[in-house]
Amino acid sequence: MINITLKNNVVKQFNKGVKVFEVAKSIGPGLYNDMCAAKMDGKLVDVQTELQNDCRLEILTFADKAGQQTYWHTTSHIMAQAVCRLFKDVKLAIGPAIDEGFYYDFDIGSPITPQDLVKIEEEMQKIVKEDLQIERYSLTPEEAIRFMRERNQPYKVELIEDLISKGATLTFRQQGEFVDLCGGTHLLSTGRVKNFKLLSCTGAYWRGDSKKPMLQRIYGISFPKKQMLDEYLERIEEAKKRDHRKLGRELELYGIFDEGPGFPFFFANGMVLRNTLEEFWRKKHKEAGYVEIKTPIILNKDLWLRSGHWDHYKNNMYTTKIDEEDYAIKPMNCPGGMLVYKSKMHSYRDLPERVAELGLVHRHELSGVLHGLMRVRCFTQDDAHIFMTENQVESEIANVMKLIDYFYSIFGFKYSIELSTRPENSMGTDEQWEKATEALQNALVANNREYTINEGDGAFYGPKIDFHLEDSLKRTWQCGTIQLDFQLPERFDLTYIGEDGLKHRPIMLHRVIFGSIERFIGILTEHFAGAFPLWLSPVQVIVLPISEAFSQEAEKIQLSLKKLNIRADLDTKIEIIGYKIRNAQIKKIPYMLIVGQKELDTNTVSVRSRADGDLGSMNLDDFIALVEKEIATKEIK
RNA sequence: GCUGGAGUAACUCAGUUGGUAGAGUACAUCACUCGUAAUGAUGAAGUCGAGAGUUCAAAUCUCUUCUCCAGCUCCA
Repeated sequence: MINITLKNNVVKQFNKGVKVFEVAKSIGPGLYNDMCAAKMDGKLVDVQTELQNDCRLEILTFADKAGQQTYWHTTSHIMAQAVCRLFKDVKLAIGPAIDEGFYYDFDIGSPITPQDLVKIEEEMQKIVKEDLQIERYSLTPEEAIRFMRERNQPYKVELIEDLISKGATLTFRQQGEFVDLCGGTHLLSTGRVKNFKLLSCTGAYWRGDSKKPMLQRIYGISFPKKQMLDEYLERIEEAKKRDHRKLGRELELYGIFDEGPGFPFFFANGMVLRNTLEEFWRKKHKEAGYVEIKTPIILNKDLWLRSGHWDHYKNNMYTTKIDEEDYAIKPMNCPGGMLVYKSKMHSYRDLPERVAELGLVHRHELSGVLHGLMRVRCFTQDDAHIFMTENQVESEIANVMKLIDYFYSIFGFKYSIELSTRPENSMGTDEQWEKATEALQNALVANNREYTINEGDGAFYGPKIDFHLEDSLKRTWQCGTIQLDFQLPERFDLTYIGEDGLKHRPIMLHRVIFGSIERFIGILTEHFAGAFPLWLSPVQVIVLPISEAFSQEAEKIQLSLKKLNIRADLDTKIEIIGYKIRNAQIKKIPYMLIVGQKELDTNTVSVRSRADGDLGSMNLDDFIALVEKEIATKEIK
């Protein structure tokens, strides 16, 4: 007999070898029906696991993250089984659960079409109905390789060879006629997957390597309750309404035309956003001890050779010839910044020097990656280079992190941090990279920041701390970044005169906060679903006369608001008030002022808020005070 | 760049087996002069992404190309 400690420290006795699902069954039908996986002494196991010793056991359901992942992963196996039944000679790759749902990669010769998805779903329905037990067994390395070779599964053979080299056990799963190599956790049987939906079919490279063959990937999602699936699908639909590409057109923020793929045009409303953001940015940077410069967009080849961009970044650069000489359009602002630094002598007394530049850069991004304002070919970085002594590094990094915190908190953003380390094609010595990476890591630890490490994703000149923001569909985009650079000061022979009267090499930090104004506006748009806080709203107030008779009075009100720098519009269209309100509401204008006989008589305006509806009437000065306060506090409503 | 899907009026979309185009919104004109999310009527608007081919005839079939969408790879 063994003692199993359950939740709430209840101890129950079972025969040795009892399976997890049998324990769950003994506790009650509710838990048994809902179980997805389990934790045995804190370690994730699946519900088939035989318990051999005393242990602490926690049954996980779909409500637990790990249970959810098990549920989705099992669904991916069911999908793979269906695909194998429907197509000939399917070569299986991998089929993991992801943050939301799952995918499976196949090599099926021919492409999978959306119509195929329907057929696959039907076949999956059958497999669920068959309620096949999911059995687990292990094979020796030789058996495993032979097994997959016989079945003509080269990708599985490759995976097995990898597992063997790592000394891992080779676990297989069988459900009916379908067998897959898989070490993850699984549900008890295929019948436990209740509601699923295949979402899309795309291509994906084997092992994420663009030099390797492209496989067909199917994404899907599943839930134990139909309502959950419906809610999920509805949420996706809702999220699409927040898409900045859709809102960007509806709110007349920006446009991108066939005449310039990846090169956005900013319309009047978008320019208000830009200018407001930049104005705010300038104010805060001035306060934080930055100065601002501007460097040219086109500079000659010598500069880019010297900076290393010509050798490491040329594929992404637009080049041109001027008077038979090679020039490049800047993809980054730093080399220009180097020249500014070098243009005079610097004393240790001047350091740290914080030099900012709203710099317009151009990069030739691959056509397939362009995405509204999020990924473009020309964008403005809110760049700054900080030149400092070695012992200023940590406090400067901390300052930048604080500034990023401040900016993001103004917009109510949540973000995740990544530390990106040395990439393959990079400059400098191992020692320099270690030193720089350590400095960034120390700053993160000293400031109690949670972060993940993104191996090999640094810039070619140095490691970086990246700040990622989410869009409406929870795709994350890198915005802020802090990059330590030991290369450029070296290459440009930057110096400052120390206390000792001798030349020393400054350390340089690149950093951006918005990342790019364009991407940031995209993120902002999705974050607020186009209903920007008052201080950012392209139009802050619209005056709506009830009828033509009040147009003049309305115009007077508009003018008095404009005089106070409140962005006020006027709708003198000859339409019923409901129509004008509807239009203003669709344009997401924060305040509407309704002007008619009643207001004229009482010398007031009727105020309607985008968010809260009719606020009743008040006199104009009170309304102005309300608006000015909301603008000043940058309130998010 | 790769894989798949899609391009029809400013926007959202119909358009049967090939017979050269429609709806709603928006826009314009007129009437109504209106009280918190859509008043009515009329009108203008399209080389059917571009180029080539097949055909008596192409939005529709074939090829090439451009752009967009999803994902991969890459990135602020």
